[in-house]
Amino acid sequence: MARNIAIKVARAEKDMTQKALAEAVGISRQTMNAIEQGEYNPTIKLCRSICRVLGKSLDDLFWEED
Amino acid sequence: MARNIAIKVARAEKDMTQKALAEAVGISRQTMNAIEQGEYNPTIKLCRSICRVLGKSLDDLFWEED
DNA sequence: ACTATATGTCAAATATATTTTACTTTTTGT
DNA sequence: ACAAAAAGTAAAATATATTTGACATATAGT
Repeated sequence: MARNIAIKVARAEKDMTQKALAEAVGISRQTMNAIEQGEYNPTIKLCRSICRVLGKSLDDLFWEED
Repeated sequence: MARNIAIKVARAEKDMTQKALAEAVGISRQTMNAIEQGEYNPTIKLCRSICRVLGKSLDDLFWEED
């Protein structure tokens, strides 16, 4: 899986730390980090949560070509 | 979770059965059915797979308000 | 250089998505 | 009405997402 740079950017736009975003969506900091690193695939429910907090769409943050 | 009517419609547009869609994305028929019934949340990877087969976006098939 | 905060990473434990098998109910076609 | 295919549902087993705790590295401020 590819690193998720879109989340990192959206997080920067909101001036949020990984920890802050993790807390806002109710997951651990390590999981948030792993998602950005592209180490495993979150559930759609979690993806929606992240989108809502960051004000982005699923396609913005989680689409991948191929 | 709400029933996913969008998948059902997109599937109808492609004239695909739950079984056919399940096979196309490499999951069991029961899992596909459960996803449409909204019984649990698939992983984003699986969502992307379903989107590709049905020619729809993540926002088309998996976004939910609130 | 020093301290604090943010990020990256790993291993073991836990929660939950997914499979498998099996059975029931709906729908569709003849 | 009948048969066949499609869809719905459930329980037990398996795969994998996620947590927890702990430690290492990087980055920013003084």
